[in-house]
Amino acid sequence: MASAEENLIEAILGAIAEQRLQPGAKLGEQALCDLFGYNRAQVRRALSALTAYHAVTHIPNRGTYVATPSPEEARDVFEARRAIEATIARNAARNASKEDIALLSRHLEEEQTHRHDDMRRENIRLSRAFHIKLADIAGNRVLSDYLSELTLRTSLILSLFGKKTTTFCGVDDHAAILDAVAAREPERAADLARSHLQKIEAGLDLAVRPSPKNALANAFPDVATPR
Amino acid sequence: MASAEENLIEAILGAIAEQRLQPGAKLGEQALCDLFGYNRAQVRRALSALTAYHAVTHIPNRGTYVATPSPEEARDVFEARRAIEATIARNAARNASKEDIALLSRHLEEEQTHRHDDMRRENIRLSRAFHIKLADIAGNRVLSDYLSELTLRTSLILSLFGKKTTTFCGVDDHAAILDAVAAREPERAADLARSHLQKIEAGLDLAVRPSPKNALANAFPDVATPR
DNA sequence: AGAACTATAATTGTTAACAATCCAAATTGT
DNA sequence: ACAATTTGGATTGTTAACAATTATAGTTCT
Repeated sequence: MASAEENLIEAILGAIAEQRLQPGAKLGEQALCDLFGYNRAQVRRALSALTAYHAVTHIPNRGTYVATPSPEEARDVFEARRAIEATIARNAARNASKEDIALLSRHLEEEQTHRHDDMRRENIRLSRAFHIKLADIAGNRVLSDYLSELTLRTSLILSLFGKKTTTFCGVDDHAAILDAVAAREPERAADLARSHLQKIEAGLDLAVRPSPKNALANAFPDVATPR
Repeated sequence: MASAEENLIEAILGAIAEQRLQPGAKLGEQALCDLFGYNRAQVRRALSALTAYHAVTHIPNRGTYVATPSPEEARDVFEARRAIEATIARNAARNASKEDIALLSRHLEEEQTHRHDDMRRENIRLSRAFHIKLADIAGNRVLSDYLSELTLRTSLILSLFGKKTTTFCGVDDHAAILDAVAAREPERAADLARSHLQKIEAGLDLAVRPSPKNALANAFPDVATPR
């Protein structure tokens, strides 16, 4: 029931979030039309929306590419996340219903199940989902919209600057935050959220590296390509 | 040198920020074409970008209208601003150069000059500019982009829910923040920013009221309408 | 008079052809 | 061989006509 734009946006955002699309990958208009079976106007609008979302970069007469955050942008994104997620964690600890906490608990169990997989994609998806669910519980739409954008940019940042040795989002950190939320301790939850993000940022290697590209088709192996 | 889209976006954002365009005002495509002398595709793209910016609301097959924030959205916006501007004020106090502080001082003098004017527009513009300049000094692009959007939404909120009796952004509050920044006291600056915003929010009357509309042409009395 | 219906006008949405720009390979000259 | 240039193809950008939807006003009927 979703419109063409929404489908496209979701598909591309998902591919970026799970790092099937890497920074710098070209998103050609015709290529997307062929892949998804939409016309160029629809593709164009979707790309325009994704540009506003800072997920892709549009270069006039050149095309649009998956965004390639700079080290400075990485720093700014993490600082913004600390400011926003501290408030989110605080409010979540205040507002969470028993059902909310139960939901988070179950989510965490799933995270722990996959903890030793090197199923990179699934891990990334679950980790991001934890942050977003917490934002939903906090109940501030403005903040959760911003966080959604920032977690996506974080995916790109990790893909560029994440050291391969370190595990990204510690499951234990998430467990500690949930504990503070369940105990209704807003300030502790906020502090834990901040330090969680600080730990992730500390695990980055901001020395510049070449931006790898990725074929578009590989990122969407399962798309129904009508006609 | 700016493109058509950018001109349109700036013009409409400015009109909303200065409350020449009120919440609920219809932004007809043909009307904007006639006013600014751009073609419909350009107008359409600009409106699409403004939608992503939460400045306008697009209703399929109906048109786009200046956004009309709900009371809940107003609360969320102010909470988000507190989270973001506390960090901004803190960083501004850390990073500000002497030139930055001098610039802010001169800006504040100008605000004080207009303090007793009921030149609503100029007051609003200057007040918003103070917050944005502070964000620039803080040096986090992500946060200043978000703040730019949030101050615009605040303009709409004040236009809908602001009591006519109270003065909106206290010049004294701005002076106090500048003082803390100049004294290099990050935590005090952050606290002052938070309480400043709390004061403004406390001055709102969130009881619902009819959303007044405004003629489009009135909002752009000075547009050159080529041909 | 008021409600329901109909026809017309106005507005938004879509499409496809055309124009402009950029890229890459082939060609030419030193 | 290497550098500069040209040319053909591919990609993005623009335009205008057409289709679909919604709003308006007028008409009819109870």
